[in-house]
Amino acid sequence: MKDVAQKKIDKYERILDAAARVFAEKGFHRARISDVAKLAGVADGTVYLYFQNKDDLLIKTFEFIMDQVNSVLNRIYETEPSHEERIKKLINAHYELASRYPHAVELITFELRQSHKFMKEYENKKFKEYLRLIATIIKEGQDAGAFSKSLSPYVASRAIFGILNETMLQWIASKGKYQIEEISNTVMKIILDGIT
Amino acid sequence: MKDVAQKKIDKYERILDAAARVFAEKGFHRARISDVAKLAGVADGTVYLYFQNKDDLLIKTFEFIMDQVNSVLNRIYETEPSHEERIKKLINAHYELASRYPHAVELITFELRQSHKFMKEYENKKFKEYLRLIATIIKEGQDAGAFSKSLSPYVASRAIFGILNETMLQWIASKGKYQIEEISNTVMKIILDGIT
Amino acid sequence: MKDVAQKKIDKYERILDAAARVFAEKGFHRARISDVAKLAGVADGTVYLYFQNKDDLLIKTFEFIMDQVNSVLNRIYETEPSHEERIKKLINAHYELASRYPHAVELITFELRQSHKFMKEYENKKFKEYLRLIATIIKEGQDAGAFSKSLSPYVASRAIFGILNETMLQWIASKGKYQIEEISNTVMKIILDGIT
Amino acid sequence: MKDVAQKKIDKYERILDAAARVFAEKGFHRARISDVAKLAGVADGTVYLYFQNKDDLLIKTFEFIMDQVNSVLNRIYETEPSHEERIKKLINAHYELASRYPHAVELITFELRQSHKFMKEYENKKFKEYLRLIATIIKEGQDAGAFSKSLSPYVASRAIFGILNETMLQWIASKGKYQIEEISNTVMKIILDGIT
DNA sequence: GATGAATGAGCATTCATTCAT
DNA sequence: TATGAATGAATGCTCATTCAT
Repeated sequence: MKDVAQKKIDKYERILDAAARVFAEKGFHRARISDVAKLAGVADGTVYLYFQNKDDLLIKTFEFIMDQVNSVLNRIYETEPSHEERIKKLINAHYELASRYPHAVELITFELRQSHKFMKEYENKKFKEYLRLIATIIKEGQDAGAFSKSLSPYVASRAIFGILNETMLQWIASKGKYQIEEISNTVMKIILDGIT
Repeated sequence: MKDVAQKKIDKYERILDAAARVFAEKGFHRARISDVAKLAGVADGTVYLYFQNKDDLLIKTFEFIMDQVNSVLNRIYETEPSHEERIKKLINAHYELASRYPHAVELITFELRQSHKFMKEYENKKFKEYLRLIATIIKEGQDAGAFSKSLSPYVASRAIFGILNETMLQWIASKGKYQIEEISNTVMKIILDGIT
Repeated sequence: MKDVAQKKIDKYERILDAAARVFAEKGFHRARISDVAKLAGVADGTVYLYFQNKDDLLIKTFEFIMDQVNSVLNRIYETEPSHEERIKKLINAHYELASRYPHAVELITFELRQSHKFMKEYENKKFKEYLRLIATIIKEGQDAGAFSKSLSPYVASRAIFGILNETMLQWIASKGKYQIEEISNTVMKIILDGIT
Repeated sequence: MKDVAQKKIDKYERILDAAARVFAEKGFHRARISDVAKLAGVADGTVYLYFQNKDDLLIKTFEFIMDQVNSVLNRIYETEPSHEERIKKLINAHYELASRYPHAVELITFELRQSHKFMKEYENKKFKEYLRLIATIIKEGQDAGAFSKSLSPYVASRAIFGILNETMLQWIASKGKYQIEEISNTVMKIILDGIT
């Protein structure tokens, strides 16, 4: 029974993983379900045993990625008491994830936000959760006197996401031309000096 | 004769303007050429007298917008000698443009960058020009001792674009919930403190 | 202008005619839009310039046929004063139509009524109109003392439709084995003796 | 052993019964094997242990129904010596069956005859047997001088089936609006006066 | 130049059928 | 026997693009 259940999970995640790659590479609209299925090593119809439709697959793929990101941020928040260190670790965690899952970064940037336009009902809870986590870190830093009180935490969280997302893309697109340290140092400085 | 030439330009720009709105509203793939044509008040076929195909229309629309942005930045660069003031004006100019052409911001964020995926040959000169301009302002500020020398100007230009783009989206999406000043102040502080 | 308008009508009717044949031959579900388009000599997409979708095409095809049938019955009703003669002419008109448009008979029998199951909103006005016409003829005959007053006109109209429809199918399926007169005589006797 | 054999028959008939309901309700093409399986309380694959494929299931379902109808008609033929009474009982038996198995009537009307179109080889022996039985009753009545000799028995049998089938549908569709007696009386009169 | 009717390639999705368990 | 997860063929419909007028 365990094997069977495991197999099912494997297939589910294999499809999610394939979807993340294909969507990131071709873009949601140009990606064909048959591409995803082929990369996952299943038949086209099998995708529909695990996901309702193409939109659902996109959403689930995004949420799968965001869950992992949020889980990393949560751990930093819970284990690191220093406000400044939290920010540093948060930044580093982003670049680390970007180097391991570059297609996930592209997916988050382009596809998910795009989907707002044609999925009115989709609320994007995971992204809100992500922003809320960063805002919380900032707010606690402000209360402790570590960060400037003149900042709006929620605006700052968006700004930080904007910086990180854009520079991760820059790094991915550069394919080695930029050193991760060069980007990381500049970003670290802007954010830390910017909020303290 | 002049009237006729003018008419032609009008139609060209009318289509560009319609395209910017439709692409921003529906997203490139969900936007139909017939939507653009209808909004521009021309026949479907007429679009093809001015643009090679749908991809070309997207590129030209993007470049039309970027030309205007770059022209504004250029004027700031040429008329404002203070390095810090240049940054302040640059930030303000972005929010001003965003409030006047919100659909242009969405278009730049989502559609154009996406197009990379399916338009390998497209170089995106205008966006590079935009980044180069910001990098130049930073570099000159560094040389003059106004900005921190430890920053990579090109990375910083991406970071600034990331902050501005993301917070413009936040402001557009909030539809009045956020005051432009709240966003602007926080962003201004992060960027200025971050780079000086 | 007239030529253009005419061409459009031609194409519309050409598609209707092709649809009637293909639907009758293969059945609605097994008929492919491309079959209809090919037989009509147009592209697949052209069908959708004239009809909303496959269901709509079925409905319009049925209504096109029923309009012609109802128009024939109406003319009989209006020009023939004898109640008994009306019935005779009505019967003959059916067989005549069946011999000219056998696929129309099959379409009416199988496809249209089937469509009830998946087109809940479809009211089938034309078929009701057809039955109402026959019921009127019977009722007027009853009032004039020509037909038995013990019959329910509306039930009798359904019964007459049932007889005619079934024997038309028998004749079409027999492909010449049955003489039209053999069928026609038996039916004429049953209906006339049955209602008088 | 008997229990096991019985169970098998039970399952076979349970699937047939489920198929009759599902086909009648949704139509053959819109009915899914999984619908039938679920209603019968078996797995999808189990259906294929008892029937070759979906077409075979439709045929077997039809034949199951027709066997029961033919068996009723046979009993009437064998136990009732009066020619006129045979017709009356035959008519009544139809309405009785219709009230008990309305879905069977719909199935016979629409689905089975449709299947001709895509099952060229299917001969429909049971329906022929049904018509032959009615034709025999008519013929014997003619020979005995009870029914008009000018009728073609086989045409008359089709006519009678047409009347009954159509009015049964009328009654089923009306869902109580029509009294079974109103329909039955009119039909009885038409058929009896029509053939005698 | 301008039109818009016509074209037809392209793809998401369904579901009958199979087969390893 | 019985299961139901997996398969993959099949098709309605959309819309970018063309071209006769």
